[in-house]
Amino acid sequence: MDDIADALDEMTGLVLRHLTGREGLSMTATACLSRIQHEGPLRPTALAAAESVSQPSMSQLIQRLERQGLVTRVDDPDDKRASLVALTGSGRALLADRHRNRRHRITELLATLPAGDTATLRLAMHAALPVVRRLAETAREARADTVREAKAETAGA
Amino acid sequence: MDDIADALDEMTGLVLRHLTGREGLSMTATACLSRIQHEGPLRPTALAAAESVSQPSMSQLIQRLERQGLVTRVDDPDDKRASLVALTGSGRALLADRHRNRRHRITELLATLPAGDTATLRLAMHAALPVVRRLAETAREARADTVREAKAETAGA
DNA sequence: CACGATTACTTACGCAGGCTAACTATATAG
DNA sequence: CTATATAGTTAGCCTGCGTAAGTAATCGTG
Repeated sequence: MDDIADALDEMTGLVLRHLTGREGLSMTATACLSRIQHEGPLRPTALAAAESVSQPSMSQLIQRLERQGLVTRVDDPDDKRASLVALTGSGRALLADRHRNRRHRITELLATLPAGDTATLRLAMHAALPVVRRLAETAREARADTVREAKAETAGA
Repeated sequence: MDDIADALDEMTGLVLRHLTGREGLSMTATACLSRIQHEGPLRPTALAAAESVSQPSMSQLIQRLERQGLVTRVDDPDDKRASLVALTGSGRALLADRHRNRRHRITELLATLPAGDTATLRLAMHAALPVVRRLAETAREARADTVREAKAETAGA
């Protein structure tokens, strides 16, 4: 299975470093924004867990996004400790924009390839993506378990 | 081609955020170290260009790596302005170590999948990787050209 | 119902890693 | 021999991540 691990590793590095400009948004920021777009307003804690970053990091990220006018916070009516992070209009617009640019960039690059390569890549990605999705979900759960165990130990000690 | 762009995008995010622990080395650091391992001692400028990072950023990265004892610098005998960055023994060791751990991690995760999925993923990755390599190379060259043009303009103005 | 524990989140601080602008030192062209 | 170009570094700024320690609200239990 080493070959798969290596291939995933290398491909991720290549795509990240050479194929995707981040256009002012970190990956975590983008992931949060699109998660909110898909799932509706979410709590900071939920976002932190979903993106596997610490709660304070998420807190800061939200503050930056707020400063940029991309999200707003709404008090959770059910729990005065909590808040919900929602997209603003410009947030939604930026997301759409970014998506368009990103596609454009990769589409341009793909146009430089022979048609066969494009077809190959399409097939390969369609096959690989669902599998990787499952892998990532498994990994996320495992990680959450680890954190839970660590907490339990700390509490016990 | 949008579907391909989206798939690359999503997969990269998933792998990066959930599948790969970075074990103390940033992606750029890892890329540099393994590049040096493959190609031998290199100049800071060459590394910066290869990894699409500014020269000062690379300079700092090299300093950090030096502090950690992973690389050493050798004066270039042909050009007293320049230096060559070489791997130390611990650098080589760390690289090997990291490689092993990374493989282990993904291998463990792959073991949770049905065998069919693993086979699918292997085929897909073997098909996709060379194409992505070519894409990345094209993108890197295009970027280098852009930089060159910008410089020429600045010089002309 | 009151008070300790838990939960949701923020603040404070430190480090990595990226950038640009401005510097030094060497090399090379005219 | 001077002017310019090139290789690197330094300085200063920002994001983005982490941990430790705080505040405020909620829950659970005697």
